Amino acid sequence: MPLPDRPKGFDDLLPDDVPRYEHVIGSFRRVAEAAGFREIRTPLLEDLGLFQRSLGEVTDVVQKEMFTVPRQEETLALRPEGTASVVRAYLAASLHKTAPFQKLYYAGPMFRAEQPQSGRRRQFDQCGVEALGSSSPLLDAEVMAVAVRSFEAMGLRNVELRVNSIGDAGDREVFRAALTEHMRAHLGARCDDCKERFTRNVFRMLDCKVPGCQPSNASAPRFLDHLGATSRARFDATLAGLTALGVEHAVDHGIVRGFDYYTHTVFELLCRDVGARSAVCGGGRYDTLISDGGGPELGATGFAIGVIPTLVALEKQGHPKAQRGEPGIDAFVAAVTEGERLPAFRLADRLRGAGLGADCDFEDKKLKAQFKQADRRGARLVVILGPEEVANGRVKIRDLRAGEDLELPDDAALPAALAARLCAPPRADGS
RNA sequence: GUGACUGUAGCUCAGUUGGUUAGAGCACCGGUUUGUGGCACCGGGGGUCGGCGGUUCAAGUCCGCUCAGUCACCCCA
Repeated sequence: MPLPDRPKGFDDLLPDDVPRYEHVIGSFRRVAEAAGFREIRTPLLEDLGLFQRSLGEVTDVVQKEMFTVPRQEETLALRPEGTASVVRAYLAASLHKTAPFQKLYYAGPMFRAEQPQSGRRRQFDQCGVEALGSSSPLLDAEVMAVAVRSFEAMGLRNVELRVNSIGDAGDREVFRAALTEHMRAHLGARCDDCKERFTRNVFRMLDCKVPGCQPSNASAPRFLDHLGATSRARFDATLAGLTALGVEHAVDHGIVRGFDYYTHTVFELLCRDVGARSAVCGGGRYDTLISDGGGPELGATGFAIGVIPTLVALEKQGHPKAQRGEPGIDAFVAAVTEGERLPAFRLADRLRGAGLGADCDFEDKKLKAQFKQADRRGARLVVILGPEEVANGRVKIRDLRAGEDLELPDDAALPAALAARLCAPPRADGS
């Protein structure tokens, strides 16, 4: 009987796939830790209300993309993003009282019940940072720099940073009024989706890609022109921070984030070379989320990297680390006849004890097939145990790289001798 | 939720106006080498042609339905 299919949009990562993910997440992790961020791990399930309040009731993610889990009195939800949980954990641990300034990072799976397509799955990994407890504009610059440097560390080229400011709540209302007025006047010329967006979320009209909508976007009022003096000064200070760090950036009036919690700085990292959706990272400041959650008036800023879109981009650029690979072992212990199975089994274990990656045959393969297996597994050494070797207390070794054979006594020093040989260059003849 | 496209071996695909036992490359197993990998040559196993129904003397091929996948839109890291 066949087992059920895996759910739509959920992937199996086979051993050949895992190193690619490790490359992206590992690169990010090293950059974040170097900048003083420490890892936090929060539950994959949270109370549904956490996301409804943090992301905004009317967002698509909350309205139709949540995986919910009814459980007695409460309704839990698989997290669709990372920020809400980090803020909840920060408050739950009273960090705002004991050590209000925290630089945290996370990496892990998120879930959204979307229609899967290239670079978008229902379970997907995100890695990101959250710097909580400070409103410093320099922190926005630092967070953006960490994002940019993470992609540099991964080896992804053609990444561009686009920055904008959406001000505080007051600025946003002023701007919303101005934008609504402008768009109402041009509504007839807009696409059907934009007519929908006009009532749902006017700001979204700004990043519509339909050609016919471009003229009325170009003439539209700009967020930056409607910022109050302090908001404007904040933004300038952030840009100055980026310049000080030598981080290239472009102001983009069309950057509008999807969640309600954003304030002031918002940004995206785009990678040309990627198709439909080119964003590999997005983030911004969220100065009211901590106080909305019952905490003090403390600012915060952060970003999240989409691991899958990043992998898609790396693959398109032909990055070697984006290819599939097999890690492999150091040594393979081959048994010539059935009688050496158990000795080979034991020897492999002894080699492991000396820190070598070692394995032996479990499929009753013939010697030739065991060699083939050793080669495929990336083993440099094949240790051969046959009736003669076992009788004499010796082993034969074949160095697959160097292509030479030797024989050694099977004593306590054997594992160390093999380990030493692994360190030597493949060509052992010249010395 | 909307639209387009694609389902043939483990993988990538071919299959001519419907016409005998459905093919190739890679991978796998074996042999050439009765205790030595990679390369080469030879051989072998492996397919309900996504599923159901219809047209026909005859369907992988044509028609309908269905399922699955992919890509794009909406939305969004």
